[in-house]
Amino acid sequence: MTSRKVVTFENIKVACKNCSLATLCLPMGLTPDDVERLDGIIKRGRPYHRGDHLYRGGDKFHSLRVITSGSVKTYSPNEDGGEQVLGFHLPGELIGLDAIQDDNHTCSAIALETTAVCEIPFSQLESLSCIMPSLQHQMYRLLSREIGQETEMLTLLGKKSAEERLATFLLSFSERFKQRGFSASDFFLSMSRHEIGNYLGLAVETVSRLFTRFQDENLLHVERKHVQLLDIPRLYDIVQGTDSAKSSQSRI
Amino acid sequence: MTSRKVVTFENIKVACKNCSLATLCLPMGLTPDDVERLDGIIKRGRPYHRGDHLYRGGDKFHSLRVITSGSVKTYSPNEDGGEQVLGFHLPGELIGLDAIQDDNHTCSAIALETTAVCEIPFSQLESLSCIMPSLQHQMYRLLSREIGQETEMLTLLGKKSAEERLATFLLSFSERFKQRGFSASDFFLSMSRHEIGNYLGLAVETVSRLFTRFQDENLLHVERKHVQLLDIPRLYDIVQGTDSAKSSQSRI
DNA sequence: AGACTTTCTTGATGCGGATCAAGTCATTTT
DNA sequence: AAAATGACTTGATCCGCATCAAGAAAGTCT
Repeated sequence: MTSRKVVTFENIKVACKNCSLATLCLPMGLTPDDVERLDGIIKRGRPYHRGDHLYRGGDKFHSLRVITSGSVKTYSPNEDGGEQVLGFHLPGELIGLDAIQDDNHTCSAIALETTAVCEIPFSQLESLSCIMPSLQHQMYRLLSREIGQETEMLTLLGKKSAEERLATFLLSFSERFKQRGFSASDFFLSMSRHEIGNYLGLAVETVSRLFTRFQDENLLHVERKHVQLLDIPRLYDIVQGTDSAKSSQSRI
Repeated sequence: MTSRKVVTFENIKVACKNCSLATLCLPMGLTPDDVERLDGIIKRGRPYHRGDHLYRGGDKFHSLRVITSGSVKTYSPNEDGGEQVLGFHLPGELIGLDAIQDDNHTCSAIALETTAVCEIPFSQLESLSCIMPSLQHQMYRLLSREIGQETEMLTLLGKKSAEERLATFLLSFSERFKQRGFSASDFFLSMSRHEIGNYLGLAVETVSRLFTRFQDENLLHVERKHVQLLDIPRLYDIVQGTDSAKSSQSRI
């Protein structure tokens, strides 16, 4: 009859081939055999709690990490005590790519809530990618994608108004939650207003005011960390800067 | 006697092993044999003139490019007609990394002056890096470095004042010219004030005023595109935001 | 539960840098 | 050489967002 092997919950979860995130993650596009081989080098540790560091700037780099549940903030401490928030990362996202450069982490990563990660020892990943061209290709694509995403942030910070920035931010989460099978219009943000502001190059107060304003304009409903997007198309209009949305408001 | 083979100027120039940029470029850290193999896939075309596009956003991606002389601006056209300048690239710098992602260029690259480049067909580079671990490693490092540099720009655009931005910009060129064997304190900028402003998230007028102010404060001498840095340490102070420089000015 | 702390919101004010408007200088055209 | 064009500078004004200040709400500690 069926195999005697006991398949515990852990056994199921702890393998790329059974992971619901596989289509977003490193194994994306690999053959089952290749996924198996990749799986062989991945380490899964105990979860982190809110406020725990996954790594800090200056730490020796040995592993890339993929978030499997929870969320993570990456930031780079700058000379004068402050910090620049570099990103908020959701399950399936790979972090630590900036550290390959010189074998040291240049920024820090901290759990925003209870968070589980897969660790991928980089030297092993590198060896593996030498004998698995599809993995190598995937790595190049992921690194390139990271560059493309940062490029978009450059435009955001260089050219967009506060309103456009927050709308972009919200829609980014909307899209990413949707990709992961969650609601695109109803979600919880795990970071503080302060962290949102820091990330977007805005003061906390501005972020708070914008949430209020967006709510007044029936673009969304917000209560602390709980956000419900009520008019996603108009949020996209705002992102574009083509403020037809605004005029339709003000012509009351 | 010496070989009968005639070594023309072109023959000398057109090979990584004879290229003075090799230590800044892809071959960095490779063995002579490996450099030779890499050299085998590199294509060198006729130079571009000021205003020529190396590629445009949307173009099919096939090659990475290294500037060998001259300079290049990369930018991403944004929806509403404007553009975001993403970078200015000097000899030895590799561009096009953002296009690996989905085989299409997401941004455009245009020559700021007469410019020569090496083209590296990416599919060949990929194959080669499968059999040359050191090349693969180098590629990972370069991609990671690109991410790190964009990260720094995020901090610049998110947190720094106009003054800090321009000082950072100038010192970046100073360092890069120095690396390339040119003066760190006396150089020509190949881009317009408008392009500098766009890159730094500032209006042209602000850039112009800052040049004037820096000159008044004896930080530099500027005449159109010709810049002479007169007080590099104080420019570094400005970058830090630790404005001891400023106080020493104002306490006259 | 009550005190304390932190986060968020809201209002008032101020400033840095954008925008608008001319004018100057350099380069190209004819 | 004069005229046209584009790049840069300089001044005046304005506005978006930061900063300052205070209160409200939520979370934490004892």
